[in-house]
Amino acid sequence: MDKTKVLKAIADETRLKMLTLLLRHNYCVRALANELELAEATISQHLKVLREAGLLAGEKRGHFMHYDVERSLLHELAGEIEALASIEREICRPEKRDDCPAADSKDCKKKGQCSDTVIEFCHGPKLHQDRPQGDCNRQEP
Amino acid sequence: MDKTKVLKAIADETRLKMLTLLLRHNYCVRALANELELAEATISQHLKVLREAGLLAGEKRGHFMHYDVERSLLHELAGEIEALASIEREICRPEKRDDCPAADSKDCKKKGQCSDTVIEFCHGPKLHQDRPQGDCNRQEP
DNA sequence: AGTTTAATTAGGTAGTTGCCTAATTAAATT
DNA sequence: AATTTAATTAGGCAACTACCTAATTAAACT
Repeated sequence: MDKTKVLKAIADETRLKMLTLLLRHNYCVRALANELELAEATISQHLKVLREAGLLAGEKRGHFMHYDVERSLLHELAGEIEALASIEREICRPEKRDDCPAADSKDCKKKGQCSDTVIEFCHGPKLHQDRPQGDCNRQEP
Repeated sequence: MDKTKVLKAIADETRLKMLTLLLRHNYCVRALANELELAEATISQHLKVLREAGLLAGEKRGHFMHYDVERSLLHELAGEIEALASIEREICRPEKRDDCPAADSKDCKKKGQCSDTVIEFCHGPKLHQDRPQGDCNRQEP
């Protein structure tokens, strides 16, 4: 699943309305256009966005297109957002990371204690003149 | 919660990365800019989008801004998408809707049986000449 | 009070999006 | 075979977005 693509697809008022309509009933393009007061071509383009995100499976039956919403993808997306929300805060432990120039977490505690190298590691290189003075804010409060 | 606003906010690769970084640690703007190889101003603007969607609570501590991710809003969003996915298909019962011109669901079953009025109700008015011939596709297969 | 500096805002540009009308395609009926 | 018609694609336009550099703001340290 292309998470960003799916999110972009539903991050639009019109497409969200279309989805909720299609979850309840079949609609032909003209019925959707009528319901949402938009041109048929506009609806067709929105359907394309939803289809290419994997949210709709289309099938032609008789004269009309019948679109089915891929509920499973929506469930999957909900799961991914839930997983994101469940990411836990990590305590910064310089001694556990060999790429951190601080010897241990004590080097990271109070303002003024950080060496220039540690500060540059935590805050990135200053663009202009010299290093900033300040505490490393990558750690827990 | 402004659902569309929150979705738009996270429907962006860069902002999604920023969120995952901020869920684990505090970062100052320059550290984020450094990590994501973007200008500080760009990061600041992305932070604004996330903040205005309600996803970040910012607080100035010493020299640096400390942003906290509103995990509760992410949970809420996941719930809303889950709810969307759980919308059930409804069977079209014209006799239950006084705005539907079909007498009962039999009027809606087979191709050719729909009157012009019912077709117009289901598919919307045809833009040009006359009515289409065809089955109503607003009902269950 | 003056200086430093993290963060934001202003201003500008290229690329994208959402809408329209008009033209085209493809399938079903006559 | 010719016609009808649902849906899509093409082309065009205004509004928005993501990025940049430069200017500004506001807070903290001399």
